[in-house]
This record gives sequence, C-alpha cells and structure tokens, in this order.
Amino acid sequence: MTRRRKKIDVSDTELSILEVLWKDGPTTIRQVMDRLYPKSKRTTAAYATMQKLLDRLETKNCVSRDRSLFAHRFRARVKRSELIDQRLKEVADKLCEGSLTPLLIHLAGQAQLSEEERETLRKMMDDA
Amino acid sequence: MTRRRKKIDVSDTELSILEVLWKDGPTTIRQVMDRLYPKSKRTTAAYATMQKLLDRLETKNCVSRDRSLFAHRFRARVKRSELIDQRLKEVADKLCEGSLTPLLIHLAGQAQLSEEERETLRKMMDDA
DNA sequence: GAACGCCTAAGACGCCGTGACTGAGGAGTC
DNA sequence: GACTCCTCAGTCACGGCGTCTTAGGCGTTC
Repeated sequence: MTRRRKKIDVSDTELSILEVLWKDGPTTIRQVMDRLYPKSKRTTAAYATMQKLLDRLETKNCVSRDRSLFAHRFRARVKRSELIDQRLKEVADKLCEGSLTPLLIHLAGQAQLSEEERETLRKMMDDA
Repeated sequence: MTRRRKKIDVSDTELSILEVLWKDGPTTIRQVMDRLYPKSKRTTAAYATMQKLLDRLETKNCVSRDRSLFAHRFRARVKRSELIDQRLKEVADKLCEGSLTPLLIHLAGQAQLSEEERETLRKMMDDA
C-alpha cells in the first residue's frame, strides 16, 4: 500500500476559472470574480479565495500570469482538449489497461450522434 | 421513476480491490490480501486496512458481503463497464457540457485501432 | 481450559487537497 | 492623509483516504 505520487489535477472550482479564461482571454482576478459570482458582495475574503485558486493554478502550470500591469492578467495555459485528453487517458489507464479503444467502443454505443457526426466518424475510420 | 445511480467515487486502491473481485469472484479479505500483496507479511495492521477499505466499498454499494460464513465473502456489485460509463460521463459533464460526442470524436483521432475494430465501429455507425 | 490463530467491528490518527479567510503592505486617486 | 484596490504570505477547517489499534468472538490444538 504505497502512497501514490501526486498528479496534477484540476478541481471543479479551478475548472470553472479556466472556463472564464478560455472564454475571455487575459483576465484579472476582479474580472473572474465578477464573471463567476456577479451577485455576490465584493468581500476581501472572496477575492482572496480567488487569488489563492489562481495561485495554485499557476503552480500547476495551468495558468500564466502577466505581472507587468498593476493588476495581474491571467491567461489559460492549458487547452480544454488537453484536459479532455488527460482525463480520458486516466480513465483508460485505470479501467482499460491503458488502451483507449474500449472507451471508443463504449462511447460509440452510447453517444447520440447526428448523421453528420456519424459520417465524420466513418471517414475517420477509413483514413489513418 | 428512473432511479439514478449515485455518483460512485472509487479510489485507486479501492479499484485494485475491485479488480480482484472481478477476476476471482466471491473472495475473503485474506484472499484479497494474498492476491494484492503476496509478498508482504501478514500483519494485523495490513489486514485491518483491507477490512476498512472493503467496509467503505460496501457503504458505497460497490461491493456486497456474504455474512453467512465465518469469514465473510465479498463480491463486486458494480461492473467495470459501469465505472467506465460513469467516469466518461463525468468527463463529458465537466469538459463538454455533458455531451459524449466530443469525447468520441476526440478518441477516434487518437486510439490505435486494428482493422477489425475499425470495421466494428463502421458497423456501429451504420446501425442505430 | 488455556493458548493461539483468524476473524469481525469500531474507532482513532496523520496526511493532504481544497476552499475560505486574515493581515501586512504597496500603488494609485481624491 | 484617507481611501480603494491590489499583491503576497500565511492560517484554518473540513473531508477523503490509507493506516493502525484495540476489544472481543469462534475454532483448533495441546
């Protein structure tokens, strides 16, 4: 029962921040706050929480910080697709001996696909 | 009334236990121990740890316990495919607005597929 | 029947990720 | 100088997880 080495993961709250950064581009802490919690009062505490969350995202290399301005600008450093990738690999590693194929088969039976999507996939099967 | 299964949160260690149960069927704590850590000494502590892990798996409804024998027999109550399902949905919910389709497209471009698998998928695209 | 091994059951402990919060101090504006 | 908004460095509480201790039941062996 050896302890597992820690892996870089993004919590749900952190993810919601990334959503803002993906959408809005370079953003200050205040702006993220107003975007995520427009109704809440502008307390120091809430602000500091956001600060801490962004700090942690920075140490996880998920976010970069432009310190040239008084209020730092944050921007996402990971793409959504990278996160998807990482999480799918994680599922594959833990439940399918690392192979993505079972996931693919699994999804093919479940996802509701339009005719266009079906066609796209057929093509993808033919290429490669 | 469609009853929705609660979110199953299974840690890596718990997952390794499920692997044993999936493979071996009804199993005692001792047997799981010997299967997972054949080299380790049979200390009381290690045994109790396994006990606790199985306890928690039981409260999570991932495992059922046959108490009719002196040494209880445990068996898996979730299938691997259910876990895969759940985790994929989770990724979809958090990163793709709940849609499985992006995951499918994503995987189709990444997974290394044999010709048979490709054919299987082609058929799946045609049916349904 | 005492000793020993294997089992159940219940609780406690430490680590750590996470979100919430405090306080000191710098920069800008009035 | 007072005020506001910011940075930065901590602290705190809570929960999940793996670990471990302790108490006691059952069965076998000497």
